[in-house]
Parts: sequence; C-alpha cells; structure tokens
Amino acid sequence: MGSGFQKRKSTILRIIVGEYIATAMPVASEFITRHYDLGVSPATLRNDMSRLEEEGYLTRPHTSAGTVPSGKAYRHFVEELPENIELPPEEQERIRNSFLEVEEAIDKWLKVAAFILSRLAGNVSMVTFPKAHNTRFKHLELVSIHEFLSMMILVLGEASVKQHLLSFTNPIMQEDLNILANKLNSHFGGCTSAEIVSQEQAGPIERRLITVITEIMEQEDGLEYNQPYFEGLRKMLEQPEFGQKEKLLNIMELVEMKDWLTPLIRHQTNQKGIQVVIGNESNVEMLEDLSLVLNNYGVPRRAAGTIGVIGPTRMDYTRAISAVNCVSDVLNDLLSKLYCE
Amino acid sequence: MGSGFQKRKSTILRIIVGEYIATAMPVASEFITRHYDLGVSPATLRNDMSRLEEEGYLTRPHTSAGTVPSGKAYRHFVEELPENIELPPEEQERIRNSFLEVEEAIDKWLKVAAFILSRLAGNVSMVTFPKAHNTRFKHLELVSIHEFLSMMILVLGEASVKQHLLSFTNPIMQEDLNILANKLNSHFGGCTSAEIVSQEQAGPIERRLITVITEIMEQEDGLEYNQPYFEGLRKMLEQPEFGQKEKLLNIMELVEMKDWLTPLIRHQTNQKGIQVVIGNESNVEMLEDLSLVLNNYGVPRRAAGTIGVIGPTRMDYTRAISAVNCVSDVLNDLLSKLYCE
DNA sequence: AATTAGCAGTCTTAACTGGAGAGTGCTAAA
DNA sequence: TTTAGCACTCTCCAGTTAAGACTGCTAATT
Repeated sequence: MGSGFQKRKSTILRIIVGEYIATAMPVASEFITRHYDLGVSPATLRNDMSRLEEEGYLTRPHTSAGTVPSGKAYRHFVEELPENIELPPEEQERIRNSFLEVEEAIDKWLKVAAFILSRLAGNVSMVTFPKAHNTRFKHLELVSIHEFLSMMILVLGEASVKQHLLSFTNPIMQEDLNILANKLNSHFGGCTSAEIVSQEQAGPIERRLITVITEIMEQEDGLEYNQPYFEGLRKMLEQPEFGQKEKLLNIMELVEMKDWLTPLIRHQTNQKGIQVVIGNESNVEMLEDLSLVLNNYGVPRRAAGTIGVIGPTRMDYTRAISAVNCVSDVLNDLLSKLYCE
Repeated sequence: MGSGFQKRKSTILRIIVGEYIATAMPVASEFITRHYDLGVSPATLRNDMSRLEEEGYLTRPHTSAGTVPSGKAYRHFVEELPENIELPPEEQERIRNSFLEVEEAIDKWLKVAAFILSRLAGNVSMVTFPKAHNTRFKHLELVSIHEFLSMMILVLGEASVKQHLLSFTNPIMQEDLNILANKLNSHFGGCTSAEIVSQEQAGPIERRLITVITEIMEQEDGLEYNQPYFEGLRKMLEQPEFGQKEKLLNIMELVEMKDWLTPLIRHQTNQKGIQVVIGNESNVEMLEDLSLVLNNYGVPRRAAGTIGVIGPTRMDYTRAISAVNCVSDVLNDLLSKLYCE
C-alpha cells in the first residue's frame, strides 16, 4: 500500500492527521486549501479524500462532514515520522536537572519521571518499577519489635528492599535473630531462589524464614513487570474526548485493573526503542480508542522497566514520542551510573 | 434550635434527607405523603417545608421544584443518627477475614482497608500511613552495591523502614560499612533525632551518615501525617453528581494536591471517634459540596493514622459511618496486636 | 389554630420546527 | 487529471409549544 501511495495523497493524509490532532475537529477539504498551499482546488482534495476513505484511512462522523483519521491513518503518520524525534536541547537540559534536584533514590526518580512525562505529553503517563531478571539474595536483617514479633528486611540484588513481619509463638530475642541472620547471610549471599531451596537447613525457624524468603524472591521473579504507576489523569481530563463520562470510566478502569498491560509489555521486553500501539492494534477492547507510546529503560536483566504515555488515539504523537525518548534516556543514564559505574 | 423543633418537622427533614440521599432528586410534598404515612395532607407538608426552607434546612433548585437538603439539614440528620451505627455482624466478620487473607504487613493492610472502604461506602476512601510521634532510631544497615555506592536501610521505631542510596567518591568495602553500621547502632539505638545530633562524632563519612539519618527522622517527625492514599475514584464517578466534568476535575485536584487535609486532620489528632465534616463546614473551597467521614486508628503516639470516606454531601452517611467504624476497628485490633502484644 | 382541598401560577423538560451554515458528492466542462 | 458549479445532506441553534411537576396562596373545614 505504501508504494501505491501518490505523494499528494500522503501529504494530505499527514495534514489531516496533524490538523485533527491539533483541533479535534473533522477536517474539511476547503479548510486545507485555505491553510496549506497544495496548488489544487478543494474539489481535487475531495476526490483524494474519498479515495483515502475507501482505503480505510479516513472516516466521517456523518455524510456531509469533514474527515477524521482512522487508526490506519495514525499508523501511517507515525511510520512516516523521522527516526529520532527529540525535544529541544534546552528543554532536555531542564528535564535532566529536575532529576538532580530530588533525593538520589530510584522511587523518587520514577515519580519525577511520571510527573514530567504526563506534563510533557499532556496525557496519562505510566511507569513500572525496574525489575531484575533472576533475583539474587543479597542481605537479610532481622529486627526484633517485641519478643513475639520481628521484622525481616530482605535486600535483593540491584537494590530492591522487601520487608515482612514475622510473629512467633515463642519469645525470640534480638541476639537469636542476629545469629539466624548471620547464618543465612553467609549461606545464601548471591544465591537465586532455586539455589536457596536446594540447600537443606535444620531448625524450624530457619525453615520458616527460608520459605518466606524464597516466596518473596519467586514472586519477584514471576512478575512480568512490577506494578505500574500512573500519573496525570487530571491533565488528560481536559481533553475534549473525555466529555462523556463513559470514556472516563473506561480510563479509570484501565488505571485500576492493570492486567491489560502484560501482553503489550511482554511483547518487547528488553528490546529498547519506542513502541507505538494505536487504538485496536492492541486487540484489547478497553484500549479501543486509546494509544500507547512505550519504551523500556534501565539496565537489561539487572534493573529494567517500562515507561510510557497513554492518551486518546488523537494524541500528539510527536510530542509523546520525544517526551518518552527524553525521559527514558535520562533514566537510562541515572540507572547505568548506579549499576555499571 | 433543636428544642424549638416540632417532632413532625424533624421527621419530615429526616425523610427528605434520606430520600434525597437515595434518589438524588428533589423531594416533593406529594411524594412524601404517597410513600410515608404521616397522617397529614401534602398541603400541610408544604407549610412545614416552607418553614424549614426559611430556617435554612432546605433549598430549591427553582421556584416550582421539590426540596433539596442544605448542609445544615445533613448536619441535623447526622446529629440525630444513633450513637453507634454498625454493619451487620456477618458483614463485619467478612471484612475481618479479608484482612487475614493478605500478607501480614502494614502497607498491605492499608491497601485492603482503602479498597474495602471505598467499596463499602461507594465513594472515595482515604488512608494515611500510620505515624509515630517522636521517631526513634532502631537499626541501621549498610549494604554495598558496588564500591562507590551503597544502600542505607534505616529502621525506625514502630516498624517503619526507610531506604536511601549513598554514593561515595572513594571506594568503600562492605567490611568498612559493617564497622560503621555497628558503631552507629550501638551509639544511637533508641535515640530521637535530637539526641543523635547532640552527640559529637568523628569521621567525615560518619558525619555524613548522621546528617542523612537525622534528616530522615526529622522529616518523619515534622509531618502532620503521612502521605494519604486514595482509592475508589472510579466507584464515585458512577454517582450522578459527577455528570459534569467540572465537578470531576474538582475531585481530581483534591486527590492530587493533598494539603487541604492538614487542618481537618490536625483538628482531631489522637482523639478517636467518627468525625463528620459536611460541605463548607470545612471552610475549604474545594470541599464545598463534598463531605468527609473520618476516624483515627492505630496506637496513639506509636502508630496512628486516619482513614475516611470522601463523597458528595449527598452521600449515604449511615453507610459511610458504619463502614469507617468497622474498618478502623479492625485496623485498631491488628495494630495493637502488633505493638502492645 | 391547625389542617386541608382546590386552583392558579411558575418553571422544567422534551419534542418539534425552520433556517442558516458547513461540507460533501456528482456532473460536466476545461 | 483537474476544476467550477450546484444540488443535496446533515448538524446546530434558536424559537415555539405542550405536557407535566410542584408550589404557594386562598378560603373553607375541623
């Protein structure tokens, strides 16, 4: 289809998509001739436009209305975009700086990333916490809260910390806990959960600890990605497409039940580079008239996650792509400094 | 005013509030006679209703419409409610059980609490993380990530864990970190931030650690309450009052900028018992036509927080109050088991 | 003095109207 | 292949009307 595309038809399509993205109103043939110099009359445009309509690139709200791009049109538009769209350097610099202003901690960075991304793209942003591939035991600490209750702090490879409460039926003192922790630390440092399970252990409390530890580690390994975090719903509400409550409920549902993400993210795990999913390309009903712009970030196999923008199919792809690009670049730098040094 | 209230007027008011809560439609005099047996004619009701209108309990959307309760009416309604409204025992039991099903960890419990509360009350729920009064240093752990970067894990009194990354310009090994951590642990166990600052320390790295630690502790102390967590926006959207986007944006804003909470929560810190804030009683503009049902939970001075329900003034107060009551009771039990044994 | 029936009057809502405007599709000519 | 011209379609808005929901008032009743 790309080959049979005359140059003018392609131009018209680009204009229509751009114009519709900007105004959210059906684009009329005369409007185009008034605002763009194509050297042809509205009638000619109309011919091309009805051809494009036949080919599935355009639809009309009603018979005598201007045209609205279809998913196919957005796809064409995105495909035609130049390879590397970037924000202006000074803006990139500003964004970089806002990461340096906060505490040096991964979760803080991610919050900033989500915030910036939603502001930049004017839509909802999504960030998953970075995840390692085959989690390794790093360090265990047991802190007594009172004699029947203690807290387990488990540090896993790549600086992820888990905590868990343990209640006991017999009193246990801090000294006993220290002995236990030391033992487990020296045995299991650097092990995967499978390696831990394979080693036989004696005491009942030790057994219980090991069960808890491996459960946590396996849960971590089993996840495709960590709970995503969404931000900027408010911003998105300002868009005209969310005038009716129905659409809004749709988005809300998306944010609350996050399982639709799995097939989309798995699809590109570890390979970097912007991925754009437009409307029903995802085959997810709830995403019908939404688009995603995603990118992975982080250090593959050690601490990798996904960030992205969710918006109506009529979103500003140029802006979204450049924003996601920039923010994921910054996160890449920050994380690789952390891990690879 | 409560004294001058004739019995029938009070009954009528209660009926109107209840009916309006149920249907969200102005209540007409004839409607009341059809559905309730008051032994009087619509005309009599109309007389009483216009009296109530003069007294500020009722308003009308327009001259020839039924009546709508004002904030004052809701206040009266709530004040007249029986002392202890509770959910049916079997429902309480069900709720209790859903807490036992999840991992034994405070943050998990709070998530469950927020979820249940929003479901139960059909509105947005709010939960703040429990907070201690004068945080005490409990335990410090330093884990090396690589020679120029390590992670500090700080356990504060009452089982709160903080993590912080530390980057160094000179390489530091795990053994050095252990020595440091041991030293600080033996010096500062059980200290408040003020007590830590008062002690002189030697090495530059130690100094830096102490600065970070006390900063974290002071930040924790300085907060009136921990970041609240909201849940159930989706549920609330189904209510008819959020038909127009404007109202919705309002709520969104409320959820995103959480500072309006401070004056409302401070007002009742540590004293338990349901607090109902109706509409503009709060003097917060954004809360104009919203109401809150709040209660504190936890162990005073050791781990206390606030939970509550946010909804339109037309919310079902009976349901909201009984729900908040039940969930805070359960949290109380869980937390006191943790801390007091 | 409290209650009530009856009724005129007010306001909302939904349905329908016609006209203006926007934009198209088609046709026939260039 | 392009274009001018024009009839046609559909939306949008403003105005009108009719129906219906309630009230507030008045005058009669208990």
